[in-house]
Amino acid sequence: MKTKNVAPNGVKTAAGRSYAPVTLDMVAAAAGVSPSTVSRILNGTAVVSALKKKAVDDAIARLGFVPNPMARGLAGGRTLSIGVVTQAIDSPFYGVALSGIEDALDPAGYSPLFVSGHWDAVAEARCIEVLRSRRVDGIIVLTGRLSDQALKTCAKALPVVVTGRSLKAPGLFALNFDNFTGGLLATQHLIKLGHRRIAFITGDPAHPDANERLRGYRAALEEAGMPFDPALVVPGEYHEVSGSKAVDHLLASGQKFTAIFAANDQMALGAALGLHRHALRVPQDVSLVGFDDLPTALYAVPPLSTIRHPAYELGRLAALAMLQLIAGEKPTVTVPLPQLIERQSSRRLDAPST
Amino acid sequence: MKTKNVAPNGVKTAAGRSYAPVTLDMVAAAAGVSPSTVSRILNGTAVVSALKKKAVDDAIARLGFVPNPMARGLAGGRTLSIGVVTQAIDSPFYGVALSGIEDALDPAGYSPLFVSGHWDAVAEARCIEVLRSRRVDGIIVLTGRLSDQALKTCAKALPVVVTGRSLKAPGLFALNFDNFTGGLLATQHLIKLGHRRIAFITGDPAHPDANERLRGYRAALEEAGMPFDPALVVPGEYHEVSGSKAVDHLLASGQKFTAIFAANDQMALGAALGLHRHALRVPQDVSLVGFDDLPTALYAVPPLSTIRHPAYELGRLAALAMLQLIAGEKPTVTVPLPQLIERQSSRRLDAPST
DNA sequence: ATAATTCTTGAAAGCGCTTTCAATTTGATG
DNA sequence: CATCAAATTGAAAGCGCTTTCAAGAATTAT
Repeated sequence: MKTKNVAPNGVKTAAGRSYAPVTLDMVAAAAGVSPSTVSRILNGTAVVSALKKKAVDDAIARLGFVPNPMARGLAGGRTLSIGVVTQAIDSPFYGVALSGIEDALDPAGYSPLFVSGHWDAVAEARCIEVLRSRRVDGIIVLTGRLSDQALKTCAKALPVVVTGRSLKAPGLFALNFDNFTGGLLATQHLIKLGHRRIAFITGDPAHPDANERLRGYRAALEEAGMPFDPALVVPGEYHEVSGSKAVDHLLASGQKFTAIFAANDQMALGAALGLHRHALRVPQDVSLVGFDDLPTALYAVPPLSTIRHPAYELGRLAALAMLQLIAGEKPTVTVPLPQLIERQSSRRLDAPST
Repeated sequence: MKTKNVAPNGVKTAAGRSYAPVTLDMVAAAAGVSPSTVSRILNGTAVVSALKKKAVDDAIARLGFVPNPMARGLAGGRTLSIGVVTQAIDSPFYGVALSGIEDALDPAGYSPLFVSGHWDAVAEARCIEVLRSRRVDGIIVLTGRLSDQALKTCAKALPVVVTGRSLKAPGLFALNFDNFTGGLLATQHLIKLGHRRIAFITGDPAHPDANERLRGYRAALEEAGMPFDPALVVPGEYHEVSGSKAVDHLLASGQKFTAIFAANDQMALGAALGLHRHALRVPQDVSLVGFDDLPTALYAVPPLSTIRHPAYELGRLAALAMLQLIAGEKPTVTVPLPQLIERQSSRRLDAPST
């Protein structure tokens, strides 16, 4: 027999061990009401007399009852879980965002369900399938590769919050960071410091944000009446190695430059190492500015000047927006603005160098 | 009405939108067999005639059927999800471990469910409750604060894999890294390079691994016939700031030292910055060795010598062990050994310095 | 050929919860 | 004090799946 294995409603585990969860029915019996009433109190679905409410609340506390999310989900109610499609759970940038999501969801009683898309649209689509089959109440997509159309379709079935793009659709909320202004600020900063030959290490061109940052870089140059030199723009892929390689490439090409702006901190850090290998000092020989303000940027040697891209906050806001979406409200969150963080990797250019 | 909302068995979402999941019953109908038979094929619970099996497999493929984990869980079957109790999802070390877990679980069809304990035993206990209520098939605990006893009790109900401690109990598997040898290797390395005054920045003493690393440090000194000087041991808390502060403290105390061994990379990186602030160069003035070999250690300036503590691999192994535990087998995984990674932050001491 | 056994298969009972639907109670009204 | 509407509550039907239980089909033994 399956039930009444050891305790009433005992659950048999793979290894035959068991424990006895307390069910809603048990609470109902203990409180002397019907299961429906308990459910109503739990969900606030209907008005219940104060007397019974108290009896039920007491019984719940006494028995230590915790509703079973599985059963809830099955019965068509909420599962209190939110699917989160991320690209790499171990990314220094996204990791922090996940943390923000978790912290925002927790007080509301929701649990995040993280799945990694590994920067692959097909894998991402599969992730969404998994999340759906697990009956998540909503899906947060962190800057995926999925097409806007796919997201819109998905939003028809359940609330979707997406970061890193601007998009409008019913049941969908997009949270976009102003990458253009970020790129602008970083470049303006270097220009203000007297730099005239500023190299730019791009991010993956498949990312809209990477292109926006480049656009910001160009806008700043233009604004200052400086020419845009394509030879100073080298491709990167948002990770350390590519930053390092970009520096090699730049140096090999014989281009003169006094500063580098990297489209993210990881590449900036890689670039710092690349410069170090070529016996170039930061900031004495080359000024360096990153983008994101990763926790590690603060502990780089020297600490990295960068654009603050508040991942934690963004994650938190995405989660909050999701909660509002679920509640049937229109999300009211506003995205924080990019902000220049001046540290020691960039300095005023007083004498020509390199 | 709730069902027959738009499509047969349509599911109503919060916003009233809907989609029609294909159910096991639909598959059964399409294949012309009973639901029980479909279930049996799905789970391999019993032998089914090849003919029907084919019919069912076809129907599943044709309809694109995906079993509902909720219903499975409720019905007492497996949920194909593994709870993972981590401390901070955004930690550079644990993040990578989570990635390893995810990658090992995925091919087996399992999904991880991450919850953060925030280094708090009470929060951890709550995490385990949440995981259980979600009917996970097993729990992986990454170096928690929970008591051994609590884990043993938990293991009575469902399979548990824990890292960072040695523990034996039915239904439980402990995966412990040899931190002692790691500490030993790092210190031996510095001694071999001619260093005689080696400072040690400890980890949080509440971590058994932190103490083991200290023990390794002491053992190496003893082995080399060098005295242990408590004044060279400064407390840290496993994060960057504490590494930085430790250097300040060390320098302020006036102690002479030519090398620092930090109990983890984050503190080593913090220490590097601290040294930089005091105009001390790594490795010319002070050699530096870390522990963990974080991805960033490779991109530090200069790249950090460290002990390889393969987080990804450890996560993968923990997940593999869990899969074996669930299959009723005895886990056979063996933990990789600590390994010295020599990079540029440590150098031979040829002339006395500092 | 018939009886005894083993396999395969389907019917049906849950798992713990939500949610109609209808019954019962209460209150308001004439 | 009778009558009807509104409010509170309970019974019962699922949600999609697993798992007995027992019946029917196929196999083997007598």
